[in-house]
Amino acid sequence: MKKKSAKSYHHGDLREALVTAGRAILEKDGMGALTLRACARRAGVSHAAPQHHFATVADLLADIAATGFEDFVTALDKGASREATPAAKLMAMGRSYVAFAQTRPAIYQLMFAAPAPLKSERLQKAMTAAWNQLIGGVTAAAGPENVSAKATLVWSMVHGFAMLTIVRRLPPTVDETAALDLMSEGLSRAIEGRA
Amino acid sequence: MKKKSAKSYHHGDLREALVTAGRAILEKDGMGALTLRACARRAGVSHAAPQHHFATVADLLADIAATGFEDFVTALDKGASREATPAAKLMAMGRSYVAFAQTRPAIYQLMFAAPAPLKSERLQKAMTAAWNQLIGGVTAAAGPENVSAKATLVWSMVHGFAMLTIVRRLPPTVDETAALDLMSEGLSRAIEGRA
DNA sequence: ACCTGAACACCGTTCAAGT
DNA sequence: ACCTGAACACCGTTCAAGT
Repeated sequence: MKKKSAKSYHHGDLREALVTAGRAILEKDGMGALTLRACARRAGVSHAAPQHHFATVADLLADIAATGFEDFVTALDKGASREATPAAKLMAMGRSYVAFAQTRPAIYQLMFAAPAPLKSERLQKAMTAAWNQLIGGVTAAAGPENVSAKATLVWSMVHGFAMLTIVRRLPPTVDETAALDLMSEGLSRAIEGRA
Repeated sequence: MKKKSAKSYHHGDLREALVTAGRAILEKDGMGALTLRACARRAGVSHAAPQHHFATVADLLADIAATGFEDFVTALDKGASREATPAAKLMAMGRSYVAFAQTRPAIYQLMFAAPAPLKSERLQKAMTAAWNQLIGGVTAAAGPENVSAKATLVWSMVHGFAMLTIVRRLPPTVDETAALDLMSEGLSRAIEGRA
């Protein structure tokens, strides 16, 4: 587990270890199992130790969410890079987005769960990176006019679909694949110039 | 507080009283304050009393969420009824949807928070009612072909936008009003026959 | 049938004390 | 500077006992 200073009283890099522990817990047992004490246990320290690195649980969760956004940007980049045209790239980003959320629902929910301002620097930075990536895709596909509103619309569609499927708030009768196909075209159509 | 049998050992209608208490707590202090024990306190019973009416907290939360969906359907109906054409009705539903979520963010989040199957009958019924209302609006505006995929797309847009604004996951620079306007037209455009 | 009170195993946070 | 252990006020759930 611990690479260096295994038997030392001090951990060395507890802050990062707690984030890593949190990610593992999330992947393995979901949001319900993600507690401060569980992270401390997994990192091999007392439950009071995290206090020196994160003032409150929310701060730890914010940094875990930040790593989610970091992975997220990577996944979307990878998806877009496989396509040639701007419209195809945007559609691929949308599909990668939904795939990420459906493959790793726990961390995705954490990323969008907290209603608090979440002043974590790492989170703010990662969220900005994700937004800029989206802005880039939308600009390439639909031009620079009114980008932020268009990007908001695109994000809304894709986030809403991902969330509704994850939390199972759609009737079991809906064909999710068909809906995803419709959304993929709707993505470009919604932000194109008027017909 | 208690209308009948105020001094009786038995409550009379504790089940409904707990739901009412939960709604009040949610409205007043948000999701973080909504606990089983808080509901019991507000209803004037011991924290063990709810067990006889709800097997687990999740069941109580499900019924509280159900009342949210019930209010929700009413609000959307009211919004749609003010407009004449099917397209205008659909747009009005969308705006009422977002207004509901932004006015009562706590209960809205509860309605879409839980990832569990939530086998509450009341919740299932209320969710079905909401879905049917949406199906009706979409059918009137865009015809009966492929309705469930179209309805899914509409719900995704509107839910995604509501959620992103509530949890503040959009950069502060975006003009939410402009984005909402773009979405309102995008709503019909996304489900219209191809251009 | 419905409710209480005590108990159990959790949780986040605080703080003196250790290294 | 960083960590521990005990303490505090919470939480959901269980269960014998009361009415």
